[in-house]
Amino acid sequence: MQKIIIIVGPTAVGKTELSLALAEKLQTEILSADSVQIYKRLDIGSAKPTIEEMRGIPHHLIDCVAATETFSVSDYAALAKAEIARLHEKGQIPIIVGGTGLYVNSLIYDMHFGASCADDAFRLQMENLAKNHGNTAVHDLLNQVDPVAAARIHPNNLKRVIRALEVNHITGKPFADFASEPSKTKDYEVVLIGLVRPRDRLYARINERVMLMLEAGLVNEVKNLKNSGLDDSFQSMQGIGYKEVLSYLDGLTTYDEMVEAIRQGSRNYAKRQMTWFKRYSEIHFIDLQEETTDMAIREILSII
RNA sequence: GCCUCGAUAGCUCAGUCGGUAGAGCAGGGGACUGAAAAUCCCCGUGUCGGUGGUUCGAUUCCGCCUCGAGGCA
Repeated sequence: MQKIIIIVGPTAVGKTELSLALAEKLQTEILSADSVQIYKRLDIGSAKPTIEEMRGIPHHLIDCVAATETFSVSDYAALAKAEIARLHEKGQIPIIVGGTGLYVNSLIYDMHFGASCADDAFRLQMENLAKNHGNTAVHDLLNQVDPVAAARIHPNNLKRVIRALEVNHITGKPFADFASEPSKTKDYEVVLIGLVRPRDRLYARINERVMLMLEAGLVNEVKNLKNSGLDDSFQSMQGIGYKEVLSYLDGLTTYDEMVEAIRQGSRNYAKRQMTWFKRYSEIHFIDLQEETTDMAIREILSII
């Protein structure tokens, strides 16, 4: 069975640097697993590696869709699997790097997305129901058609409740069928690496990186996106760093408030990511505070 | 110098007609199957500024002190 290496870790932990060094060592290519880097023109705020930083190593699953478009895990899984197959054919080990846990799940588990696509009209209808009759009204609806899913999803988690109803609405099957016990993929062998740092060091790095993004011209990047017609209703503009600059540009917050909000959002996000990655039983954690890049590379090479 | 108002959780503040106190944010933990950088759930003991007094009992009432904000000179 052929291998894939997946490198995960919270935002600003140092995934990019390590993955580049590893790709050079293994003479292979990098696939991103990041729900914001997938967008074109979202460069600085998504911490996308620049052409110079890539050092000639081919990167994929970056700049795949326009900032105006929607994108989903299912789209990601299809694109990523094609790239993995392509590299395996060439006899190379793909390195997948990213912080979007759900995207990583779509590669290490067999997840069937099937025919249950999105239905915007239905979502809107359900959102209105919630607005007028409360979240429990929507949850009650789910409980009627799919009590298993209803028991698993908190009534206040409106997005999830609606999604479960949507699946039922489109496919006629309960959501629980799709969400049954995930089984690990048999398509390839997954080597999962989790990068960590002490919490306080990570938070300091996040604060630093937000400053660097602003110096690199984050506000201008968002201004250009805004001028081309994007606002906070677009999926791409929900990314951390984008929504905050947008509300600054709209005069809703001061510059200092914006900076603090980006830092805050990034810290909260990092914590959620760590919670997600802790769940992987097969993950090998590497503490970058204690190990140099070379040591970390050597450790990874000894695992694969 | 005088007067007024404030001082309560890491921060912003609420509250206790006297029976030792609770929200938001931060922080911590968790969930996660076509929006996932999204969305959601759980977790609140802190000399209630200091010090005397009244009281069975004071963070709460009174005096003084310290610090802060404003006003009058």
